[in-house]
Amino acid sequence: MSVVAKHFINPTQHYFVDFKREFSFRGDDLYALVFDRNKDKIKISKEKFAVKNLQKIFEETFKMTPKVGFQAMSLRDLSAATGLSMGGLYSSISNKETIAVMVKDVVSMICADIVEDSREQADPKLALEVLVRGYLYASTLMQPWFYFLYFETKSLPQADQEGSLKIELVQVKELNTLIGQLTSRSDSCHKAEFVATMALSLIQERYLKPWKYINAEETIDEYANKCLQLIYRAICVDEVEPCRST
Amino acid sequence: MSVVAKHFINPTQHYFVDFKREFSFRGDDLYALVFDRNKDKIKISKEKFAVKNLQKIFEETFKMTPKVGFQAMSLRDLSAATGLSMGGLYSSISNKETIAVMVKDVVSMICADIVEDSREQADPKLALEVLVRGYLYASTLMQPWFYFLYFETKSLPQADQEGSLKIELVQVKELNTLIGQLTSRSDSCHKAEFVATMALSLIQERYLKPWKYINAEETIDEYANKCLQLIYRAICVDEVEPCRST
DNA sequence: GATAAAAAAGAGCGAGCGTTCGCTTTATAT
DNA sequence: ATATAAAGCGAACGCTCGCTCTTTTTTATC
Repeated sequence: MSVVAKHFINPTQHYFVDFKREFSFRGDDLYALVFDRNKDKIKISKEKFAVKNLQKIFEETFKMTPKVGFQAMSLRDLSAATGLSMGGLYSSISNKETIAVMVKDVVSMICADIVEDSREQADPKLALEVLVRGYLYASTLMQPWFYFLYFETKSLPQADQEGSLKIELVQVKELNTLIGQLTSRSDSCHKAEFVATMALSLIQERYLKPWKYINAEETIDEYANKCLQLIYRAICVDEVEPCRST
Repeated sequence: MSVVAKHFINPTQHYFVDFKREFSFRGDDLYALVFDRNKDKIKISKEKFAVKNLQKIFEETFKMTPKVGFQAMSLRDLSAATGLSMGGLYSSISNKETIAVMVKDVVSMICADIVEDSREQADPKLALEVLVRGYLYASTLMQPWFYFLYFETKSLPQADQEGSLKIELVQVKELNTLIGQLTSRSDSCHKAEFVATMALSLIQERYLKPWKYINAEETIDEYANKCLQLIYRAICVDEVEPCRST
C-alpha cells in the first residue's frame, strides 16, 4: 500500500521521506532492472558489469544533456566522461538511441506504478492525493530521467515518441477522472479537465525547471500541499480556509 | 493602449480577435524587423530579398524542428525544404546558430511589449488581465517561435541561453508583483509567488503541447478566461461564483 | 597457475555535418 | 544596350559523427 494512503492530508506531515524510503527505483536495483528489461540490447551478460556501466552511462548522460542536448552529446564525449572506451560503451548499449529508449522505459514503469498505487484507494480524494504526491515525489527523486524524457522525446524512435506522449495523456486522464468524481455533486466549478491540466502543469513545472528550484527554500512536501490545496479550491472542496479580509 | 485594457472581464467578449488585429509582429513586417535587427549577421543588403528568404527559412525550420529537433535538422535538409541553395542560405544567416538567436530576439521583443502594455494600466487587476491575455494570445499567434525557444534554448550561445531564462523570470516576476498587489489586503490565501508560477505554467502548457490543443473545441479566449478565474479564485478575488451543491 | 569465456579497448571506416568560395545568374541604373 | 553590383548557386573542404572489429586484458573456474 502507498505511503501516502496511510494518512489524510496534514500540512506538517513529511510524506516525502516516507515515499523515498519505499521507493524501489534506486541505485543498483534500478540499473539491475534496466539491465533485466533490456538484455536484448546489451551485449554484456553478467549483471554485475552491466550495472556498473549503465550507472556511469546514465549519470554522465544526465550531466551532459541538460547543457547541450542529447543530439549534441557525442558518444566520444560520453566515452571520455564515463571512462569507458567506445567498445565498452557499445557493449552496454546497442546504439545511441538505446539510451533514450531506456529512459522512456524507466519513466513509463514508474508512472504505471503510481497509477496503480492510486487505484488501490477506494476514496477518490485519497486516490487523488496519492496520485499527485506520487508524481511529484517520484519526479523529484528521478528528476534527470523525467526531465530528459520531456526534452528528448524527439530523439526517440517514432513508436516510443508516441509512447512518451501517451504517458502524459494517461497521467492527465487519471487526474481528470478523480477530480471529476470529486466535483460531481456541485456545479459552476472549474471543469475537472481544466483542473487536471493545471495540476499536471504544476507537477511538470517542478521537474522541468531545476534552475528555479535547486535552491528553493520550499520543500517538495510544501509544494505538494499547495498543489493539492489549489486543486481543492478550484473545485470548491473546502479543505483550505478562505481568505480573510484584514 | 492595449486592446484588453478597454474592457473589464467579460466571458462573451472576443478579446483574441482584437488582439490579433493590433498585433504587429506578423507577415512581412515581422521579417523586415528581423532583417533590420540582424543586419550584421546577414550578407544580403536589400530588404526585399532578405525578407523573402528569412520567411522561408523560419517557416521551414518550424516545420522540421518539432519533429526532429534543431540539432538534428541539417542545413542540407533546410536547403532542400526552402528551395534555397547552401550558398543562398548562408547569405541570409551567418551560421546555423544564428537562426536560433534570431528566434530568441523576436520572442524577447514580444514579451517586452506585453510587459509594457501591462504596465500602462493603473489598476493592478486590469494590468494582470492585460499581462495574462497578452502572453496567451501572443504565444498562440507566435506558437512556433515560443515553442522553439523553449525546447531549443540549449542550442543557443551561452549568453543567449541566460537571456532566454531571463525572459521567463521576468514574466513570472511581473505576474508575482501584480498578484501580490491584489492579495495584500487578505491573508490565508495562496501565496502570490505560487499563484504566479501556476499562471505561467498554464500559459506555457498551451503553447508547449500543440498536439493537445490543435483540435481543441475550447477557444483561446475561453482558456484565458479560465486561467484568470482560477487566479482570482486562488487569491480569493470573488470574480467567479462559488460552487453550488445540487 | 592454467584455461576458457567475457569484457574492455581503441584504431579505423564511411557517411554526413557545417561552412566556404569561385562562379553564374539576376536585378538595377544609367 | 550596357555596366555594375547584388543575389544565388553547388561542388568541395576539413572535420566529427555513430558505429564496427580485431586485439588485449580481465575475470571466473578448476
